[in-house]
Amino acid sequence: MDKNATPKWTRAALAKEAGVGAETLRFYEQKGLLAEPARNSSGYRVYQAADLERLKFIRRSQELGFSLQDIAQLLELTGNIRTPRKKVREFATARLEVIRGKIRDLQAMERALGTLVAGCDGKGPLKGCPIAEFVVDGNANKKGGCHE
Amino acid sequence: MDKNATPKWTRAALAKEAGVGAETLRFYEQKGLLAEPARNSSGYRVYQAADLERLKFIRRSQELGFSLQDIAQLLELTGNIRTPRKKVREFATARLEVIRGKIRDLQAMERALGTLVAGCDGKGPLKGCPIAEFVVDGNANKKGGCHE
DNA sequence: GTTGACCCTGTATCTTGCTACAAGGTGTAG
DNA sequence: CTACACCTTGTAGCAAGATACAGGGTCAAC
Repeated sequence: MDKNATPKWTRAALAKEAGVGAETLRFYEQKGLLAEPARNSSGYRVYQAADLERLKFIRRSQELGFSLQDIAQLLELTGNIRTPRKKVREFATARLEVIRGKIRDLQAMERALGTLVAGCDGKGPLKGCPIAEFVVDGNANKKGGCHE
Repeated sequence: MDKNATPKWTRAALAKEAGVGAETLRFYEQKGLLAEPARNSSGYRVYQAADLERLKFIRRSQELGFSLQDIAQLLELTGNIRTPRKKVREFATARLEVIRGKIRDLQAMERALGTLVAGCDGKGPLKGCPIAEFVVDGNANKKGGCHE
């Protein structure tokens, strides 16, 4: 096995790999989301595997509705940085609550949309509209109302 | 029972109830996310229960990473409007895929953070850091590295 | 009948998260 | 040795989603 098999990327290469714009890398670096990468002799940034992982994490977290600030905090606490253990636990626990709430909401949405698809296919009057199902306090049940 | 028990709100009252700014209601109205409400004799907006539900739906959808445009589309298709059945099914089905992907990602995050909390509490070396776990292709496993 | 809290409209400004220059250096292919 | 595609920096601009302000009307309380 090659000892130095760690892949390296230039800015554009990493950007392409991660599915982001090249300028975005510099932007994330400025914001502290991406560590300042090593440089080659002429000052070019040299990225490696860990940066790609971080980028993927960032992108997917964003799609889940977390702000860059949220993500930075998460990354800072959970990264290799030695943060007070208590702080990590507190933050992680709080974050877990948020995440579980999001999962619940998404599952409600999933159920509702599933019903919508099934209901509209099966042509009976739609039982619950997504909004009615999603907003849990079910006083939104106007009867009937399937799509023509 | 009172026949006209339907609650009504002014702009500020509804905003407070839904946990948004009062100006936001006007903004959403402009964007077509909120229907134009009834007006009283002096032109004041009069909101009712359905608007509150819609607002809650909007806010929670946003927290799940959907854009206002996404949400508008969802609301339009699933609302009382008679949309071609085929379109509803298509959109809902596509949306279901997105939603299920989000659920999967959140569950991965949940697992990872759960491990973090448990691992950091139990003081053994942390098995998987959230990023390592979250970015599924598990080549991010630097050994050790729990927070002091 | 005036004070203060709300409402109206229209428009301007702010934050977040990019995205696009401009002005120049580097590196490899022909 | 000259294109050409990439890299560097700094800074400007853009879209989304609010949020604030200006200039005025409404209304309930005191």
